[in-house]
This record gives sequence, C-alpha cells and structure tokens, in this order.
Amino acid sequence: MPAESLDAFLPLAPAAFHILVALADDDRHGYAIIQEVASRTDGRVTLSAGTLYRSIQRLLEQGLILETRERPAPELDDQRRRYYRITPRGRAVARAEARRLDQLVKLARAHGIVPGSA
Amino acid sequence: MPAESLDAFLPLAPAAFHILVALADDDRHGYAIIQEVASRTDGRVTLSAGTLYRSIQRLLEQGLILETRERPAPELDDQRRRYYRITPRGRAVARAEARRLDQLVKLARAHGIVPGSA
DNA sequence: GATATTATATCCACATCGGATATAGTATCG
DNA sequence: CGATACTATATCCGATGTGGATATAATATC
Repeated sequence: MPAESLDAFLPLAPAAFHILVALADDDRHGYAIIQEVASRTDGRVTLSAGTLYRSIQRLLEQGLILETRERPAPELDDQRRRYYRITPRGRAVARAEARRLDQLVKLARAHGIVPGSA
Repeated sequence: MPAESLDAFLPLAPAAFHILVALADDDRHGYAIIQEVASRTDGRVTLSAGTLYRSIQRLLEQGLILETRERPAPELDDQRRRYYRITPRGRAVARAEARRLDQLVKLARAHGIVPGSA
C-alpha cells in the first residue's frame, strides 16, 4: 500500500478517526465503541447512534474495518452485537491522520497560538 | 472570558482554524490567507474561495476576527482588498482547538496508532 | 489594447453530523 | 412473571461545512 493512496482518505472524518482508534487495541461492537470513545475522552466526545452506524458502513466499504465472526464466550455475548476489527489499511489511515493532526498542532505552535511552546 | 464558553466553538471548522492560524502573526486580506495557508502547508491545504469567504463571514459574526481600517502604504495596497485581524477571543479559540487536536494525537499514540511513540 | 492574475462574493451539490425515531433483545426488580 | 430500564442496531431529517463553478471587476503584464 503506497503512502500516496492513503492521502485519498485524508482528512479523515472525525468520527471515523475515533472509531479506528477505539478499535486499535481490541475488536469491539458498535455500542461499545460509543462508550469507549466517551470514556477515553472523559465524555467530551459522544458519538451519536446515527453518526456511529453510518460511519461503520463507510469504514466497511472502504476496507478500513471488517466484521469478525469471532465472538466472546456465550455467557459474555449478546446475539444482537456485531463485532468489528481494524484492518492494516485502517491502521495505516489512522496513522496518516494522526500525523496530519500533529502537523496542524505544530503549525499552530510555530505561530504562537499555544503558549509555553511557541 | 471563561474557559467554558470557548468549548461552544469546538470542534472548530478546519478552515476556520487555518484562517485563525494564518492571522496569528499578521493582519491579512482574504486572498493572501489562501496563499499563506497553501504555502505553510506545502500545498496540502488549499482553501477554496467559497470556503474562505463564508468562513470569514462566520468568524466576523462570532467575533473571532475583525476587519481593520488600517491599510499598507498606497503603493503596496489594492483597493479591492479587505484586511482582517484575529481578536483575543479568536486567539483563545484557536488555542483551545490546538489543545483539543493535541489531545486527539496523544490518544491515538496511547493506543499504538503512531509507531515510534506508543 | 488584449490577456492573465488578483480579489471578493454567491450558488450548487455532496459529505458529515447530532438528534429523533423505530425496533427489539436483555437485564433488573418488585 | 410482568413492568421498566438499558442495550443494540438501524434509518431518517435538518443543519453545517466543504470544494468547485460561476460572476464581477480591479490590477498587472505584455
């Protein structure tokens, strides 16, 4: 996967970025992604159901995530759930987006926007 | 200006962030902002005219920038230009947005998205 | 004087988003 | 065991932000 083609995905939609980062560690189902993102951001980012499921559809179509057949032990499972896993391409896109955001922050710092680091 | 009210502006529209950062150093006119942003990002961010002038209207309404009456020496000026300056509030919002973006990058790093820093 | 560039402004179509709504399975508790 | 709350997925609607096209006109170049 050449680096160029990753650029076609950038800038990545904010919701898509959060979903990919939430799946970076572990496979998760949709509802769990909402909770995980909220938890990790101390409640600052609360993905709505509409945003979540539409984002998941797009990420699947783009091959950035896939739906897994693996499920947890039945006593921990819930038949309604659909579990998702980040793909290598998804990881590469998330990495490229993180780099893009980092450059944005550096640009702001270089022009004195952030005190204590200008 | 309490920190809470800044949150109402977040997340800041990407174009608005770029405009505020471009005005961080110097007053500029619209067309110059497009060129400055393109130059600073090595051509990766090219604000379209439509995006620029609508973004400027919003930033004016929100009090994040203002139009200045000061103009350069007549031989360097162009009567068609409208010059803009970032306000203290605009600077505070840009700073808050930079902080938000930085936290996003840190979150991605904490979950192993960015190699060499996880 | 013709042409290209600079400069501002508006319109249209497309993508993304939050919130509302729908449907139904699962857990809790009296 | 029945009511109620929570979990879980999915779709629809309206609002916002964006690039690209279009318009208009002043300025610079040749």
